[in-house]
Amino acid sequence: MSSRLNKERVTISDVSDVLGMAKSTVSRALNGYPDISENTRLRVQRMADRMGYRPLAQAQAIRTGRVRALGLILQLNDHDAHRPFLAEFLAGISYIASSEGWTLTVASADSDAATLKAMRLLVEDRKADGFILPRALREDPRVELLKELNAPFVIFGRTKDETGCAWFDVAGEEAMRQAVQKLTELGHRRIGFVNGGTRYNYSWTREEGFRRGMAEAGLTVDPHLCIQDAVTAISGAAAARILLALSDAPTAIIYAVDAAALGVWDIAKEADLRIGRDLSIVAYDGSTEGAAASPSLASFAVNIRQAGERLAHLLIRRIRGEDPTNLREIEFAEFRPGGSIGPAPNLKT
Amino acid sequence: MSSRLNKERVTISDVSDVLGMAKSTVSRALNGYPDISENTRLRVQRMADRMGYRPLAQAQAIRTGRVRALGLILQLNDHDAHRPFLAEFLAGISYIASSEGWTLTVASADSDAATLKAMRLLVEDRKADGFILPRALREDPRVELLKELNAPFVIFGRTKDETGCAWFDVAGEEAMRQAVQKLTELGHRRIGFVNGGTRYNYSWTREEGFRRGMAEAGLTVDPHLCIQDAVTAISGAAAARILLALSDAPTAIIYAVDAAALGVWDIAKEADLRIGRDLSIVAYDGSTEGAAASPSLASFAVNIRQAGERLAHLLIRRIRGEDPTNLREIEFAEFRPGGSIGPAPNLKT
DNA sequence: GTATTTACCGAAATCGGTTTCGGCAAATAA
DNA sequence: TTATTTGCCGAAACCGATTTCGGTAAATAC
Repeated sequence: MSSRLNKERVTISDVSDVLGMAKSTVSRALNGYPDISENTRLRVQRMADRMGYRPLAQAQAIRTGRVRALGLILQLNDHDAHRPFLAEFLAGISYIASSEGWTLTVASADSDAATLKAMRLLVEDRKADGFILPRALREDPRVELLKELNAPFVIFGRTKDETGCAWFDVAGEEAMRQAVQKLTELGHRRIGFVNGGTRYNYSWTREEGFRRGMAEAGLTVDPHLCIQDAVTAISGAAAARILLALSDAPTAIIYAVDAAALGVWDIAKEADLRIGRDLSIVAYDGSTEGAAASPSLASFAVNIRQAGERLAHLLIRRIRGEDPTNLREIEFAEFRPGGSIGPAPNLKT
Repeated sequence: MSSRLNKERVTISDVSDVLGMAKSTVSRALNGYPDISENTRLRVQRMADRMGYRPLAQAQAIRTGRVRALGLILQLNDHDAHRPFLAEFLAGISYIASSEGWTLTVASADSDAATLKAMRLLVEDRKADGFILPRALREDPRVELLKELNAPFVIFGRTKDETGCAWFDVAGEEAMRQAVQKLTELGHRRIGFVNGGTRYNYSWTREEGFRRGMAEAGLTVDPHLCIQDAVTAISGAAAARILLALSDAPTAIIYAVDAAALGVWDIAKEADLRIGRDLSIVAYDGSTEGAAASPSLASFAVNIRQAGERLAHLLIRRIRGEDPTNLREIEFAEFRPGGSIGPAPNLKT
């Protein structure tokens, strides 16, 4: 009867046979077609459950085009500040995916172009029904492509143009605003800001938050104290060196990225500065490296696992056809205190 | 003619129509059946290439049971020493996978049992044709399950019983042997060994290498200088504390795991020991944290990306039916010097 | 020259589902 | 009461492949 392939597995025909119905009826009952009476729908549903029937995704796919798989492309040429978080991110995504009966298809690429090609392939070969797009760029070519391919997606982060986009993001602007607030409450008035890569959208929102915070504190932003594109310890250190060489150097620096902020620790050693006393540092990410540094880096921690979970949820709903404008969520970063901040030096007589 | 689903995609019927043949002929020609003449095989092959025909994996799958997908389960309750390497590992796997027209299906689990369940699900739902098993345990329940399910797999690392197993591993035994050699050449005679978790097979091979190295140097292994199950900075520090409290403390310690070795840095600060002068440390993994420490940690670096690539290759061949005994490869770790080793203290008058 | 292989290929069944189409019975409209 | 709609379901086509089965033509055996 059933081939060697099909050991144990119960098929839709098994169900329809037991019920004495046509398998088309079973299919429509399970898929909620309106021309099935509530009565038989229940009967079918129960029997299917009882028999442990699970439709085979790829058998459905050759008709429906959908395999219940989420797609994720890892782009590795980017700065690797987030690599340590990858495990948690994947855990979040795949946890939700599997609890909904979906799977996660992962591919990797080493350039923007390769990412686009990989996505196109996964769509054409129906290995993924939609994509989670990590690290939103301010203007993101992935979004263009997926719109063109008519493939669902959810962005981790926001883009400049949000039309047609579903997303989940962490409010970096609010974190940076609070960072300024915390520092000004400690007496700091000259506050530097070292931003991340300008191609990423988060840099724009975090800078906006920094500016808002400064405005709320009645401070004006000195352009000399703002530096862009620091995402590694090297570039973060370089930025610190520039800021500290100024005639009226800042007493505190806010970094948009933990990894960059950690570059200051080397500089401090060189310049014989005590971090947290002579110079305060606040950053963003909540990395374990920051927590392990001494003094520990005060930072706004992001729950990456939760982000993965939310994104998976949103993408599944998007694939099921929900309107993207209803699929937007924002979460807040949690301040994690650290020894890297302290009162402004001039206050300590 | 073709449905809306099937925009652009060229199917086997398209090819057979153009050639004026039956699609069964095209199928057999492309799959190398013996009852197709070399002539028509070539004709079909060329036309298929010219038309850009790519068989739809899940359409094949409902007949063949295979979707050209590699499976990987991430188990997150384990010590996270390897998490930073995950990105590279995935990159290696998916690079080879996609260049062979395969994809990677990732799931996660938080316990051994959950891992087994996840694997079973992926096999039953045909979301993966085989698995890469990271972090080989000495006796690995995943191997039992997969043999029972008759599902192909490749192990990253070895297990106690290798029958029926394909694997790729890095020769930790050779690295540890060399570690001893390097230290004895620097005059060290009392050498401690702090091993990783005993459930992992690598701990056994690395200890074996340590013992071999000691034997080759004509030294006997003092059981008091061997400590097991240190895979984190905390437990690594605890081990160091024990060893350094001995009446004749070792002048050098070999760690089986970088992450554990880094625990020594804290201890050294406490005890006012200069690492690389008063106490030499060598470890294994080649982590970035080790390289970033000061002094930097001498370590045997593993090329994780390459490991991913090799494993993907091996698994694909395994799924295609090759004998597992022909699918075993070993690679060597590369020594990365660091300031954490130096001459034995008693030599420096 | 006929009978029997052999090589090669087409037709059709199959995999596990979805979706279209049509038909019957009951309910409503006329 | 008859005509028409509506609700519900079965039969069959279909999705894109693989695989089985059988048949024709050429090659070999007799």
